[in-house]
Amino acid sequence: MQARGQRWTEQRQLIADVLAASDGHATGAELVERVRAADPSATPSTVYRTLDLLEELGFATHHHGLDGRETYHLEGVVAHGHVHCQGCGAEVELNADLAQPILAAIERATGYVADLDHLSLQGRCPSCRAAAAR
Amino acid sequence: MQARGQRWTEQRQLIADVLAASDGHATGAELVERVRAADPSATPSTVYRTLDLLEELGFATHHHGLDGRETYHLEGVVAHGHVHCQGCGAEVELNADLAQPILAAIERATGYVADLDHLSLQGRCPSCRAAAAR
DNA sequence: GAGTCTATCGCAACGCGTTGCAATAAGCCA
DNA sequence: TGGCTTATTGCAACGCGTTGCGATAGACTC
Repeated sequence: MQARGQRWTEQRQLIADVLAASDGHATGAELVERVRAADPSATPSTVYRTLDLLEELGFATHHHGLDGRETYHLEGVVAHGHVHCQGCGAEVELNADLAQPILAAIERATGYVADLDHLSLQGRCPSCRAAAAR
Repeated sequence: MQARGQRWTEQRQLIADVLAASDGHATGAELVERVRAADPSATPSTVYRTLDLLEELGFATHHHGLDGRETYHLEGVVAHGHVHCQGCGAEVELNADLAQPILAAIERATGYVADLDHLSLQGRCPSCRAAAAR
């Protein structure tokens, strides 16, 4: 990181800690709030800039949820996507195994190799479909 | 529409016209700008509320692009999805035929029936992949 | 340790989109 | 047409996220 001329500061450490502590997912606003709880002098711009940096370095990713708001999560062991239910708001995660046939279908149809981290789908879960059918 | 106790006004007509005229896609901000060009008294809140209404009535849809910004389009003859390239920003559309195997793969993997209108994927197009390979 | 360079920070302002509330006006009925 | 109800509008303020800029402070050299 210093090789890139970048500096590791307390604030960045704090932001990375907060992200690590918010196991799973957190919106940008939530992260800002938690960081400010730990260090009131931190500002939103710093938090977002640090999140961008963490993403650039490959330690985190973000995607946009149903409402377009940002959701960040640590780049864990496995990349994964999400499927949101438009009916009940449920969300299931897609690990690489589950997603593989989907990615393959996308490549066959379009030639694009989709990014699993940014795979964010919307649809209806089985129980909402069943409810709608009644 | 009146059966639902809703009223058809000049502003709504104008907003629908603008959406129809912006063939293809338009962001919320673009639509606001065009509507205001035609009728300076229109306000963003009215435009967004009308777009929501048009969507609710099934005349329009919106999805969130790469950056989370809203993109609206008229509900045309065919529902369709989008695939964005993270490298060059290119965007290809997915018609129902192309998307069918993708939707099928999603249902097999998750049980969810994905909504083609909200299918918005990100990845790398063939030429960017070729460029990256060099 | 002192000096220099520049990455990072805080601040302020902006852009997009949303929401609450009072004023307006569309549609309905007599 | 005149009066009533209430959907719609405009305004103002807010929330999330981004950007520009001057000030701060980290890292490196001597």
